Order: sequence, then structure tokens, then C-alpha cells
Amino acid sequence: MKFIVSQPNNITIHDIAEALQINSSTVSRALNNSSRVTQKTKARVLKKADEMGYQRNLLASNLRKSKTNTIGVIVPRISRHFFSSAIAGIEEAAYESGYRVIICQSMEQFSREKDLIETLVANRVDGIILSISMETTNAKHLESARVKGTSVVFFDRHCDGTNYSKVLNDDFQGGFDATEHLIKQGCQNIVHFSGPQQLKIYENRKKGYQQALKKNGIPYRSELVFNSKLMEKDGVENAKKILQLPLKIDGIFSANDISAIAAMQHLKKQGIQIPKDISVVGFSNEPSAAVIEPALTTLDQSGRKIGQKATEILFEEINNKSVLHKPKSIVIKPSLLQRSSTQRASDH
Amino acid sequence: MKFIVSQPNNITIHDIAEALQINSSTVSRALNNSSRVTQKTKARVLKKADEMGYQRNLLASNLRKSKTNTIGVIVPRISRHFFSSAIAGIEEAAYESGYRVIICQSMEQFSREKDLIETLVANRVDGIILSISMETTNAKHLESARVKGTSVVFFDRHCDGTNYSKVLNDDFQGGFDATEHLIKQGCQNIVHFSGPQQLKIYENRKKGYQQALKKNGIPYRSELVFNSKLMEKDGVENAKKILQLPLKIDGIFSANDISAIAAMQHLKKQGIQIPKDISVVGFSNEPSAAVIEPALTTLDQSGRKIGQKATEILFEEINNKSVLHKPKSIVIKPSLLQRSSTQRASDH
DNA sequence: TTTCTAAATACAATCGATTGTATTTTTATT
DNA sequence: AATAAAAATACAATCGATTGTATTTAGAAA
Repeated sequence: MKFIVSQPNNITIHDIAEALQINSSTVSRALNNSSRVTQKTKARVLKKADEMGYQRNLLASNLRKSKTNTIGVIVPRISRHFFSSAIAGIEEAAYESGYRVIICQSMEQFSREKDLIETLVANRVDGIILSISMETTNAKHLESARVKGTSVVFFDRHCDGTNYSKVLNDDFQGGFDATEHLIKQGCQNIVHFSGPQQLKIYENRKKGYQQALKKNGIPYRSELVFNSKLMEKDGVENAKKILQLPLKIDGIFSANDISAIAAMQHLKKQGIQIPKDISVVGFSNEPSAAVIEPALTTLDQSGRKIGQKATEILFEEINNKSVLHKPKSIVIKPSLLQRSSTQRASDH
Repeated sequence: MKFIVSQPNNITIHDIAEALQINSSTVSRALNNSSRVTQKTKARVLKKADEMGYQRNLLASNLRKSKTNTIGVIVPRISRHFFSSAIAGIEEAAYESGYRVIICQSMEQFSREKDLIETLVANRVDGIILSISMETTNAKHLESARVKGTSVVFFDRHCDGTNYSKVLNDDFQGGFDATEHLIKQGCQNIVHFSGPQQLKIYENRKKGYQQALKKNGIPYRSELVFNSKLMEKDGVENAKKILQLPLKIDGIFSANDISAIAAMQHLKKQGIQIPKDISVVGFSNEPSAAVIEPALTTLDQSGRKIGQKATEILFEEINNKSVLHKPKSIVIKPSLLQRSSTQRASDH
């Protein structure tokens, strides 16, 4: 069964102008509520536009104005709690300033990230907020944005030595706090699950771990640092490695919750008691962290605040294109959420 | 410290044409690899374009072609596992067909949903894939899309009596399976956490629940159905209500995992044993469902498949604009993931 | 070499809205 | 009523790419 569809309505300002026997520039100004048009004419235009079912073509408008009032956001995966809450913060701040947000995910692939940047630039977004993929090692792929003068602000995962502003989590402090917390709970042999080393965030979390050990007089042993992509399976692998170590491990600081939780599940299956035998700290405060038993101690990154701040800075830069400000670098402290995975009985 | 920024490069095909002393139409065709241009000229154009740092302006291109090769997706929240996996499926299918995807979240607000639709239409996306907010009661706000001839496909949460294609989860079956599973585990007094009733999905899950009771000779009692928005706090509230009921409840079927998990946590705190005292089934297979103890039995909706299917149908409709096909309605069965929250000791 | 055809390129209109300038209309002033 | 000033509207160019048609060029056949 097929019907011929009624032709799509493609009313333009010219059609309205013709219907009212006035000029399309007046229609345009009326629709934009310009002071150069009488109230009376505005009313006539608005009424006719409504009658005719007019809908502005933003492609044409944006082309003419070379401004889209849109910013693009690229994150590795929207499903991660930290990223989706950062996006919420970005949307909030953008909405206040009358901007739209285009959300994109790189799926941790460099090639996709590059492609997305080019598409956003080709669509003339006014700015880009970016948290890089695990495969990204430098900022060369931002060249297309730079060439077009599109402002870019990093958040959380960033590249080093670039001339872009960034809003970062204080990963060093987070790593330090996590580790020192474990030490204060009595842990001595603490394993660290780290991520891809080209990402500053993992480097810094590790440095915090090292510093906390040092400050507390515990020697750093590189064999206790496990590098991986911190996926679920990596957590399980890491847990297996721990059980095979000659040394009796009594603490884990994982650079993310996903692998911490996977490790906990595996360890529990093997009869290890948490926190009694091994205490665990994660990073990011995923929803699951509050659900697992014992509830996972973790670092909350207030993604919302980071997203808002990144957006503010982006707008500053968009509105100050003519002058180049020294790139800003803002660091936001994560807060340690102490939960049962580190609550030794002795504390009671 | 301020510097004057180098002017943004705004090279157009006209600049390339001038540099090569040829016409811009030839440049355009060369860049689009048209057969009307010699290999030699194409090579010259490509080289020069690269040299000059040319980047196509998609606003202009799309305006002229009145085609954006972009589809918009609107979901209530990207952070929900079902939606982010549906988006993954959509992006996969779209990418294969050379389309870009714009992801938007309504945050469960009708006004935002309406606004997003209008913006997408104004930006002339080629189609929209939509899962409505909890506040949405009908499809009137899709008028702007209909007027412009923009194809729309619903998935999961849809409106009734509309002329749009939809890809749905078999919510009735899911509700039925969940409830019957509880009954088979020996539950007799089963509470159902339902969602906003204007949403078909919750209506259908409830109908499945009723049908399973009926089939198994258990009388339906409306006082055992709790309506809410199924947020975390609602789960806690519902759990409290259960504890206050005169009847001894031995099973819960929640229309989503979020509230099921919140309820479990509260019940456990009150000393209720799950599944021994009360068995619980959720819906959606959120990551936390596998993490809570006991692991939550739930219905997996294969969001990825639903997303892919919705995209396929959307493309069919985009490519067949001239004829109106009868709207399709595809139903995909969810699968019951049996986990410990319903594993009665007697089963062992 | 001339002529014809096909291939390559140039010309110009177009997509729909915006905006600086020019023109007309209205209002105020004398 | 005449004139100046202000307000409202019209005109036309423009944003950057695409595309139907016209023209030029190159190659083949006579």
C-alpha cells in the first residue's frame, strides 16, 4: 500500500514576503525582532509565517552569519558516568548562553576522534570541548580546528605541551589521597592498576601513588604497577596476577572503578575478604561503585563542575578570538569517598 | 599577555580557482571526484587545496544540496545503559551508510524534547530517531518534522496512534516472563514497580505482569502496583511501602533496574533476605545489576540491535520519501537473565 | 587540413537568510 | 504648507558550494 506524500513544505522568507507584498529583508528583520521594523509589520509577518508553517533554515542563516551557536563535545564514551555527568554540566552552561551542544563519542579510537573533529569543523561549530581517546598521543589532529580558528578546550584527558586551555582533575592529588588512605588503613603492599601511559591522567595518578608511598616510607616497586586499558577483563587479569604474586598484597589502588570492581568480584570469588585481606580504592565514582559489596571507596571527580568550567572557558575564548590569551589550566580537586571497601574492622 | 592571532584561514573553492586560474565549478567537481574533470586537473586542485589548507564548508554544501547526511537521535538520558547501547547500534548502522549522528538528551523534559526536535529540523537533519521523555504524552510536537518532511522513527518509548515507524522492545512479553519467573520460583504476593502510565512501555510491562498472574491463577490486586518515576529515591520509597503492607510480599518485579536496586539496598538494610524472603526482577540490565549482591535477575533489551534496526528503517524511509509506506512496527524480544536475586535455595 | 564529436572547462543561477546602503514614507517643526 | 529629520521599507550583494547549460578545447575521422 503506497500513497503519494504531500510535498514537504519549504516556505522561505521570500514566500512570506511575496504573500504580504513586502521585501524579504523586512521579513527577515521582523522575524529577528529588529527595531527597524514596525510592530504592526512584525505582527503581520509573524502571523503569516505561522499560517504558512514557516521554519527557519539554520543552514542558510548560519552560513550567512558564519556562526552556528553550537559547540561540539567529544568524549571517549558517553556511557561512562564521569563523561555523562561532564556532558550534563556542559549542556547546562551552554544552554544558559544560548548555545546548542553536539555530543560525539570517539569510542576510544584515534581515527574516529580525528574524523569527528574534522566534521565538527566542517560544520562550523563555534568551539569544541574534548577529552581524548586512549589511542591519542598528541594534538596534531586538532590542526584542522586551529586552521579555522575554532576554539578548543580540553577536559580531563588532555595532551601535553599544547596551546589549548584545559580543565583537569587533580589526578596527582587523587592518586596521592587514595594511596595514603590505604596506607592509613594499614596497607603496606599496595598494587596500582594504571592505564595507558601516554594519557597524562594515568601518569599523574601513578605519580600520586608513588609520592604517597615515598612520603610514608614505603619503597616503590615497579612490579606492583599493572598497566592495562582498565577494562573489565583487565580488572580480572590484574586480580589473577595479584593472587600469583609471591608478596602478600593488602591494598589496591585502581585508576578506574570498572577494573577495580571486576577485580573485587574475582577476588571475592577466590575467597579473599575485602577490606580485611585486601582494601580497594577506585577512581571516578561510577554508579556501580556504590552498589558493589563492600561499597567501593573511590574518588569523585564532580564531572558536572568540570564540564561547566570547560564551557565557561570555551565561551571566553570564542568571544575573544581577536586576542590570544595565554591558555588557561584549571585543576579541580577530586574528593575521596570513603566507603566500606577500605573500612578495616580495626576502625570500629 | 596578549598576542594578535593570525587570521583564521577561510579558503574557499573560489580562492583555489583563482590561484589555479580555473573556474570554481571545476574546483568543486574536482573535489567531488566528478568524471567531468581530468585526472590532471583533479591532481592540481587537490594539491593546491591541500597547500592552501582548504576545508569544505558543509553549511554551504548542505544548503545547496538540501541534504546533510546527518541524523539526530533524542533519548531521555545518555547515561542509561539501554540508551547508550542503542546509540552505539545507531552509530554503527549510520556510519556504514555514510551518515553522521547528532546525539541529544531530553533529560526527561517535554519542553526540551520539543526544542531539540525543532533545532534538528531547522538544521535540516535527514531524519530523527526518538525515544520520548516521561513527560511526553502525544506526538504533536513532531509537527515541525512532519511539515518539513523529516522522517522520524521511534524506538522503545513511543507514542500511541501515530503514523511513525517504531522499533520496540516486547515489553508485554518481558513483563510476563519476569512475573512468571517469579511465580515459578514460588512467589505469590508480587509487587510491581511501574512507571508513568502515559508511556506505553510501562503500560505493557504491567499488562505482562497482570497476564502472568492471571495465567497462574493469582488474583491481581491493584494495591500491589506502585507507580512512580522509577528513580533511585522511588525505589527506596517503594521498599518502605512494601514493609508497611499488611500482606507478606515475596516478590518484586520492577519496571527498571535503578529502582529495583535501590529497593534491594533498602530491604537488605532492613534485614530482608534476597531472594529467600523476597525475590526481585528488574528491567534493562544496567551494569549495576550484575554488581549488586545478590546479582539482579533482569531483562536484557539488546539496545544495540534495537538501535540498528531503527536506523535501517529510518534510512528506508529517507530513501523513499516520495511514497508513503505504511509505518512499520518491529518488536524485539528481551531475554530474561536469570541471576541470584531470584535463585531460591530450594533450586539447588 | 578541415570537420565533427566528445571531453573538459567556464558561466551563471541557485540554495535561504542576513545586512549595509539607498529610497520612500511618516512625523515633527516652523 | 514646506522642509527637515527620523522611521520604515526596499534593493542588492553576500555567505560558499553545487549544478544545469553554454562554450571551448582536444582528439578522431574524413
